[in-house]
Amino acid sequence: MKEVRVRFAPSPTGALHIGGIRTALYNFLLARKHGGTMILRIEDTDQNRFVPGAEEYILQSLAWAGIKIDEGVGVGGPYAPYRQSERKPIYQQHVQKLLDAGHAYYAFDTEQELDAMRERLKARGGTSQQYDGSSRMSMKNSLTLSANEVAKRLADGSPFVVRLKVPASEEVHLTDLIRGHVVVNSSQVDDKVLMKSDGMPTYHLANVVDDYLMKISHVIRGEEWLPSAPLHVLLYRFFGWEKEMPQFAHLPLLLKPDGNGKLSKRDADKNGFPIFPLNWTDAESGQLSIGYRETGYLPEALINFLALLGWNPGTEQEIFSLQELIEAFSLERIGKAGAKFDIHKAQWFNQHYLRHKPDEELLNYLQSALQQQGISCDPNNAKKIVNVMRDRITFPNDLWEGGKFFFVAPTAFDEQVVAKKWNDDAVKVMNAFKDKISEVASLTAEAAKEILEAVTASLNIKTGQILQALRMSITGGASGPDLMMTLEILGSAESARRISYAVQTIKRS
RNA sequence: GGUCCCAUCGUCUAGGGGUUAGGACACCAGAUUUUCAUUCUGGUAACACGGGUUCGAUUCCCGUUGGGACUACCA
Repeated sequence: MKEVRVRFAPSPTGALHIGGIRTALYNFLLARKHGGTMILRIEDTDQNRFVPGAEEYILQSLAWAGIKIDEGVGVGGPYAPYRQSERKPIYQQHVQKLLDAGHAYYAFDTEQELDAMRERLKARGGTSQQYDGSSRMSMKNSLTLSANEVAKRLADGSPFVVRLKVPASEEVHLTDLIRGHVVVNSSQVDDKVLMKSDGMPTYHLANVVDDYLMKISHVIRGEEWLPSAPLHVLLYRFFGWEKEMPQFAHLPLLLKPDGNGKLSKRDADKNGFPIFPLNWTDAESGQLSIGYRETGYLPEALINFLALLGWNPGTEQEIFSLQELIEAFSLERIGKAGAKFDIHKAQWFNQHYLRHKPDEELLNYLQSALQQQGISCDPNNAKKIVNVMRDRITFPNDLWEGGKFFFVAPTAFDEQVVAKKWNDDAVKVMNAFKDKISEVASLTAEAAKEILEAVTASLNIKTGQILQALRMSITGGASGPDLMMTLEILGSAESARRISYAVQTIKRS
């Protein structure tokens, strides 16, 4: 195989979509697998849709995800510039070649004239309303206008675009690494605009020219590009680059979790999960979208999840480090069908990776959450809390959310438990237990258990009957980490205080 | 509408002419933890349909249906 050079080529029109991260990941994986080069190219040829900060956002998102860029925007390289807006002369030069060879032509039609054409063709009942071989001769372009007229228009600065002159009817073949052989008749391809009236190239031109000049070996992109791939093949042919044409791999789409269709921000919002890797504030609406990072997803979890959405190793392995992904990855094992996005699986991966973090990291998560709350915590206790909480968390912040009661005494109590378990027996045990533990200076989980058993035995009450009530009086809730350990962490004085409060406050049913 | 792409449990998927159609998530149940969660064990659950080809198709071919993408001077 020739040197692998792949590119991720987003346009800076807003935050990077989660699907973009997956596309970038697959590119990156292929590059690393073959010791190739991962290139970041910014496709900012649409000046109207340019969003300030979007490029920086893309860079930060990729960095957070662990997708390293070898060459391109942000790092430079031998084929700079990598921002298409800075490559204007290159496209102009290339489009001129097409013009000279008769593969492209100038078109002067106004927007209104284009609309009129579509209406006209629609009225005629044709199957297509395209600017193509069947309609181009009735339009205002360098094919229909006299040479003088064309020269005059160009000279006086009339707006124009350059269109590709697509052959009337010939089969365009391409081999997609994922989909196999695809054939489209050129009659189905329209005379796409190559150069816009503002002098900027369209995606089609820029992408082909750049991929060629940057010696891209594989074009890995979303399936939404498949319909225009024949057009790109035609461009390679007309430029005389067909031999150097990159291989194509059109990835299956990420689909919405319910129903069908491309995954969109709307779906994500509706289902309450992030669509962007990092927080993003929309400049126009001022609306903040919470990112994966800020929600508490670990990059390794997100990457593992995304990698398996459309690709699989053919083994039963599910957990992959980035290094393992690189080793196992191959384009051949990418599926053809779209993959529905299931956030549950992402959560499962996150839970998995979080639980396997070393103590210190979890400790850091807890400490920084506490700091935000202005709460200080004995390091020894913090360690115990982390240990007791580690199997119950999906996101780092669950350490704080789920363990809040360690730091803040409950003021309200779970109503169901009150209704079901808070009875005379329970109160009897609470009172006795509270008195007994108050006598102990430093309460251990074992001691707490012994005391509780002794108390219930003496009162002739089953421990299991009042455990829920005890938990509730200590934490306010119906569930939580090991209760005896909770008592140890809280200490005898605080535990006794909470039980007293509960006994005084809760109305007996 | 036209062009192209796609089709195995609810979801992600493995598999492949003869299999008890495998795994994971989710879900449910049991065990254990005198609670909840964890953990463990088990369970429910799929080859869209119709024609071929074949001794035999879920697998190969064709069609139907369903879904999706594209159809801009956006990428």
